[in-house]
Amino acid sequence: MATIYEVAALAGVSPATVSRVFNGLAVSEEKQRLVRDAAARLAFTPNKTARRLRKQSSEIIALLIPDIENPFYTALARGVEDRAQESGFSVVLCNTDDDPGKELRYLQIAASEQMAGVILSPASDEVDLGVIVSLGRPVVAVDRTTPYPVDAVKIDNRAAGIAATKALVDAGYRRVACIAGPAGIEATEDRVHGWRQVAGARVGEGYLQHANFRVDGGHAAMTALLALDTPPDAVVTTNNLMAVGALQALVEAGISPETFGVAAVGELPFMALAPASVVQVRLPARHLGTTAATMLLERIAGDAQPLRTVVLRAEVMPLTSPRKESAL
Amino acid sequence: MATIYEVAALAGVSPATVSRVFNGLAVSEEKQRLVRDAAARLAFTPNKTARRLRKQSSEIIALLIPDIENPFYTALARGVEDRAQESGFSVVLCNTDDDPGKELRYLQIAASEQMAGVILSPASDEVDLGVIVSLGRPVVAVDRTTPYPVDAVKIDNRAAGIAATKALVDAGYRRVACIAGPAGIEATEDRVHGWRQVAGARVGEGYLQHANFRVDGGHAAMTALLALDTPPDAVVTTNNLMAVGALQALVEAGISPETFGVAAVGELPFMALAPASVVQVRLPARHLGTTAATMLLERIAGDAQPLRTVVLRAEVMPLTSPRKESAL
DNA sequence: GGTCTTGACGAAATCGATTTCTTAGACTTC
DNA sequence: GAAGTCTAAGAAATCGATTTCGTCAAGACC
Repeated sequence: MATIYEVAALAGVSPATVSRVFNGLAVSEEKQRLVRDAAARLAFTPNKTARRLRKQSSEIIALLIPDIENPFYTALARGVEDRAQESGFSVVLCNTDDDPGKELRYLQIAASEQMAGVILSPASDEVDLGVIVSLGRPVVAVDRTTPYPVDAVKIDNRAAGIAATKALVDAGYRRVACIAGPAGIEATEDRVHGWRQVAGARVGEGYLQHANFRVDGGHAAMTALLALDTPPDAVVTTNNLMAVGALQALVEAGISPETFGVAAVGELPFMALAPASVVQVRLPARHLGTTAATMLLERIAGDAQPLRTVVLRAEVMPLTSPRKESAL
Repeated sequence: MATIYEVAALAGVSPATVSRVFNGLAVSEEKQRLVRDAAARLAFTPNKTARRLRKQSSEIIALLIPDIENPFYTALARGVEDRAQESGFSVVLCNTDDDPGKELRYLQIAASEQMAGVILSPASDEVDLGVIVSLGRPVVAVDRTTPYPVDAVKIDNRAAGIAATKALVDAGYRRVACIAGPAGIEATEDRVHGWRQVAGARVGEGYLQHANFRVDGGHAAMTALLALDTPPDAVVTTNNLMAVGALQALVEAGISPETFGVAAVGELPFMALAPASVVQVRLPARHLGTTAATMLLERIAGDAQPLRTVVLRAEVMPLTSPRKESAL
């Protein structure tokens, strides 16, 4: 790796001039040419580390998500990446596993790496965003919120819960249960509220099951529901993967998803494979990502307007007509 | 952010001593205590950028994958991450979209960011690994290989292709077509060879379709196959997502996956949702990741043994018994 | 013609750690 | 007790860019 000094020596100018050329500052035509020629001959690339040390900031944004194997989050990541690329920023993806410890570690890395900003889906209310915020680096919460005063992009979760439940009730199901994520996460709580609001009167004992957000959690919860004295005849899951687990459990129990109502808040991954009878509330995952990235980039650019929370509306997918395009 | 100088001043020692304490070098008990107390009081975290500039290396490894929305690669990423974490390394995930341009950009970033090493699934044979290799940074190719002399972890792709095709032939299908990925990618070519070897005699005109690796590609290819004069009665796809697209096309054409044989090299994502009749060759994605990470970390640690290529064997999944665990 | 601007550009300081010298003292060893 | 190790720890150089501060020359203005 050639350095700015070698380029300067070859071009017969000072290192300062080389730097100026690469940063678009005023330099005469003549010297610009000399510098560019020398740089090309040496295959010079500016050392980002040195630049970062000096400038105290970089063109990297950190994206902290709970589960990289959940298509909802990869779609979100896609959105963030697309938007970041446009502005010449790179995205570092970090998988927190919903573990506050891991999350904190990544936040510290983001701080000590001088990253330009952070987009995260907080694992818990207790995340200490102080390490980042006190450095003056912008943070945007996405999908989930936090008590810290930061910008946020979220989904109208209660409406999504209502929509999912309503679709089942309208289809004639009577005893609608709910498989929710871990208690204490606002997004899932709100969806549960939506469910309760619609299914309220019909809710039996034990109809609300808490599970982790993954396939195995949905499976376990569904199994528990089926073992009840008066089992439900339909279920709403508050995320996509738990619906997969629930379907799995139904199939294993020999129950067809046609007779047992299933609704998911979130799209089943790779829909083509899902039973057509499953109700899905489509979440604008990619949009969530682009919106969050846009807000973050605005802050990075120095935008100082008051804190914003953008709420995106989810959309119920029609039951009958399978979509033509890709599954996400 | 407190610096090493402030800590030194507060502790009444020199900055060098503070550095030594944090790097586990010889320092008296007494001063160690002083330094740690001061550091704690100031909430000091060493500035990674400064350290990296000085040491000319970091504890970050770059992982370049073609498609972050493909569960095969996220599982692989998971493997890399798990292994890296154990050794205190962080992983930066980069999505190349199979675009050599993007790939090169990320490689340059890896170089100018002093990343410790790179694991990649090359988008094409023409990737210029020179930028990384010439810096003496280790590189491991994963899933796909490259003409550059680097360590590699791959799958026995021909065997996988053979296994998938054989399962269909054994099940009684006669006219087995193949939906392959883009020409020129070794992994998919090898799988095609496997298919040809088994299905050879029975291959009709146009039975080999090339597509992109995604759902829409599989869909288009399947549609083309069905439009042939003598359409096949079964198909092998050389990756997971194209199988999803193929199934989609079959459903749309009103053909049940029970009557039309489908085999995929790779696991269908979220299997619980897939028709039980689909043959799947399970690829050890996560293993691929941990193995690659292990090799890379060994090289980073200075291991200088000759280049290695590790070949992992895929495994045909039993048709009938659905797995109990999570889909990946 | 003399003072004032203005602009290009070099010298040197700076960012915050690591690391190489150096030095001073403690400890062996004969 | 003199000469020869060690060891802890400070001073200062170093990594490679950016940026402040000056300098110098060319052009503007009265």
